[in-house]
Amino acid sequence: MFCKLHMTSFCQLKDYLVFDSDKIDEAGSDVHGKCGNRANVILIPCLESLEKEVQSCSPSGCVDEYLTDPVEVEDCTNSAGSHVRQPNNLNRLLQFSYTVPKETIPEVNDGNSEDCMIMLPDQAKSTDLIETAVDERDTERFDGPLELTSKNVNDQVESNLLLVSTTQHYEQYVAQISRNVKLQNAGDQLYQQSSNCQFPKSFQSVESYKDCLENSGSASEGSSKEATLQQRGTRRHLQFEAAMTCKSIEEESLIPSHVEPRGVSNHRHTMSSDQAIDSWASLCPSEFISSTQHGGTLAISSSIPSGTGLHRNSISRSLSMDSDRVLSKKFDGYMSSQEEKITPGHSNNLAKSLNSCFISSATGELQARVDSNQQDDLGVEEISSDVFQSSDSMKPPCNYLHAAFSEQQADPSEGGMHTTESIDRAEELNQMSPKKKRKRAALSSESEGCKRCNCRRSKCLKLYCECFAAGVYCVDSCACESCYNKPEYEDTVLDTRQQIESRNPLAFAPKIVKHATDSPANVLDDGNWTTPTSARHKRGCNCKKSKCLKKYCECYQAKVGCSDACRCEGCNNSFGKKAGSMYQRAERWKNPSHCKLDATETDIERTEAGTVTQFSPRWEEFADISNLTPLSHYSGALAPSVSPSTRDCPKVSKAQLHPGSSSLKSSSANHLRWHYSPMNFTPQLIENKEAHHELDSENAFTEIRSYDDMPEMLKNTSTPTKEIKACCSPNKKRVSPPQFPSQELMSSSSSGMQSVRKFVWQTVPSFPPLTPYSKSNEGITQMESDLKRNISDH
DNA sequence: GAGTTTGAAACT
DNA sequence: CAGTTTCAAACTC
Repeated sequence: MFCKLHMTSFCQLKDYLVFDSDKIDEAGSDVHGKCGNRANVILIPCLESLEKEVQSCSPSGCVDEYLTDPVEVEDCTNSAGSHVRQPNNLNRLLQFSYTVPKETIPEVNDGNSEDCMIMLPDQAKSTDLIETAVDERDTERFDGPLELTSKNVNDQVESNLLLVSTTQHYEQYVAQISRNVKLQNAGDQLYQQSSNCQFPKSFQSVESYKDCLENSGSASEGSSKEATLQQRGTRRHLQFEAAMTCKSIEEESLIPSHVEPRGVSNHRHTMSSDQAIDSWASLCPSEFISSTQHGGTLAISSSIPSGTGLHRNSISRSLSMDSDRVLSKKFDGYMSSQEEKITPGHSNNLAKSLNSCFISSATGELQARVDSNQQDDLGVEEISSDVFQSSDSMKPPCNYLHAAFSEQQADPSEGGMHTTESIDRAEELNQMSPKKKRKRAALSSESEGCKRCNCRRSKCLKLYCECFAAGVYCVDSCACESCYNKPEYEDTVLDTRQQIESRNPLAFAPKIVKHATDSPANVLDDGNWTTPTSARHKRGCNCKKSKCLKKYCECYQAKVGCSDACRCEGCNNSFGKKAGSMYQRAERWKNPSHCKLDATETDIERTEAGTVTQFSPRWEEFADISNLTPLSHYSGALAPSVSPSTRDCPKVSKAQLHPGSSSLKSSSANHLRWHYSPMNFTPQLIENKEAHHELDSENAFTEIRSYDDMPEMLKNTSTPTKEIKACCSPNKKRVSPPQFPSQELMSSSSSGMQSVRKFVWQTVPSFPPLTPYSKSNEGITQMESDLKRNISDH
C-alpha cells in the first residue's frame, strides 16, 4: 500500500518535475537541464527509503519485529575483504546518494543477475520507477560518470564525479564490492542494489567487476552455509537497521542501527560500520546538505542531524554498544557511551568509517585521501574544518572526528600514521591549564571550526554552551569548568537536554537551515538565473547594535543573510540584508523583472562574502536529497524520543498541515516528498518546514494569500490559528514548537484529506506564478482531484 | 590578558 | 509574553 502510494506520488512528482522544467523553458532560461535532472537526483534516495520501508519496516510495530532474534545477527562471521570495504563506504554513500545512471541497473543486472541483483517485486517497481522517472532528457545527461566528467564542470550534477575521482578508485571500488557481493549474497539486498546502481554502463570497470565476481566465487562457495547464515544475519541486520532507522527518525538521531553485541567478530563490526555508512547514506543528509564552492573545490557538506536526539559525538561510541543496552536506551536521546566496550580494532575501524563518512560528505578530494588509506587523523580534522568553513551549522560535528581521533589514539598499535604525535597532543591537552586551554580553545575553535567551549557557570548543560547546543560532548580541548557535558554524566546530560527540548523542541536543531528552492530565482541582467539564497538562520537574529556585521550576529556568524525572520535593527549584514516588507517581496513575485534589482542576497553572497556561496539548483537538489531520507517515512508511527510536548500533542498546526511554506512557490520536490504523506512528520521535517516559514520571506505573503485563495473545502477549519500565526509572524521572538500529528490523526480519514491537500499544495509549481492565481487554483484543484483519484484507487 | 560589549538563552 | 538577568562569545584595548 505504501509502495503504491509512493509510486503514485512519484509519478506525480515526475510530472511535476517535468512541468517544472517546462516552466523554466518557458521562462527562457537555460536551466532546463538542471531541473530536468532533478527527477533523477530526487527520486533515488527516495526509492531507497521506499525499498527499506517496503522490505523491512511497516509503519507499525516494526521495531518489535526487528528487535528479536539476536542470534541471527550473531551469525555473521568474519570474512575476507571486509576491511577493504570501508573505503567503499565513501563511494557507496556518495554515489548511491547522488547518482544513479539510468543504464546501470539493467547493465549490471543482465550481467550478474543471480549474483548481484535480487529484487523484490517492489524493488522492481522501484527500479521501473527510476527508469520511468528518468526521462529522455535526463538520460542525455546520465550516460555515466565518465561521460559526465567530460562535460561542463560547472554542471554540478556531473560533479558527482568528484566522488569517483579516479578510475583507479573506481576499479578498486568495484573489485571490493564484488567481493562483498559474494559474501553478502542475497541477504544484503540494499547493499547490492546500491552497488549495482553504481556501475555505469560506460565504465570499463564493469568488466573488472564481473571478473572479480568470478574470482571471488570460490571464496563464497566455500562458505555457503556461512553465507546463508550471514545472509540471514545480514538481512536481519538490515531489517534491524531499518527498524532502528524508524526509531532514529523519531529522534532525529543518527544512532547507527547495527548495534553490536559484545564480542563480535571484526567482520561483524566492519559490517556494522559499513552499514552504518549505508545508514548514513540515507540518514546523513537528513538535516540538509549544503553545497559550497571553496576556492573552486566543490564541497558538499552534509551536516549531521543534530535534532532532538543523539549527542552527535556519541555516535561512534554507539557502534560498539551492547545491543540490549541500545534497545533500552536508544530512544533516550543521547546514547550512552560504552567506551570500555570498544575494542581497539573496532574503534579504529569505526573511526575510519566515521571519518570516511564525514569526509565523503565533504568532497571527492577528501574521499580520495581516505580511500588510499592515507588518512591522517590530524589531517582529517584539518581538512574537514577547512572544508566546512562556510558556517557552523554546515560544519561537520567536529567532535565526531575528534572522537574518532581519540579512539585512534587509544590504540597506538593500530591505525593512525601519526599515533605518537597524537598521543603527545592528547597529553599536552590534558596537562594544559584551564587558562591555556581557554586560550587554545579560543584560537583553535576559530581556526579549526570545531565546537569548543569555555563555559564556566553553565556546566556545559545549557545552550549557552556551544558544545552542548551543538549536541556534542565537550572534548579535552574545551576550556570549560565543572563540565557535565561528558559521557560519564550522560544521564544528567540527557535529562537536561530533555528539559530543554520540552521547552523548545527545536533547541538542538541546527540554527542554519539550508533551504534549497523555496525562494524564487533571480534574473540577472544577462538573463541568467541566479539561485536563491540558500540558507537562513532558523529564527533570525535580534541584533541591535552590531548591525549584523559582527559575529555577535548569528546570521553573520553563520555567513548567511538576514531574513524577515530577523528582528535586527539597522541590518547591514554583508551576507544579505534583511529584506523589505513581505509586500515588497510579493511585488517582486508578481513582477520578476524586479528581481534583478533586488538580487541583493545572492549577489552579495557572491561578492562580499568572498567565497562563492551560490548554490546551483543542481546542488541544491542534494539538499533536497537530504530531506528525502527514509527518516521521513517512519516518523509518524514511532515517536519515542520526540519530546513529550511534541509527541503527545494531538494538534497539528495549520502551518504543518496545510501547504504552508511551499504553496505557490518553489520548494518543489523536497516539500512534496516530505509532506505528501501524513507519515512525513518528523522533527526535522517540521524544523525545515518551519524554517521555511520563518526564513522565506517571499513565501510568507504568498503563503497567506494562498491560503485565502484556497478552495473552501481544502481549508483546514479545525485547527487553531495560533500556530500558524506563530509560524508566520516575522516578528515573533521564539520558535513555536512544532506540533506533531498523533497517530490518530494519521489514521483518521480527515488526515487523509489533509494529506491530500498537502500534497496538492506542495505540487504547485516552484516558480513565481506566471499566471493569475485563479489559474493556479485551477491547477491545484485539478491536481487534487487527480491525487484523490489515485489514492482511492489504492 | 583583562575588561567591555553584545545578543542568545534563561528566567521571572 | 514582555522584561530582566545570566551567560559566554566576540571584541577592544
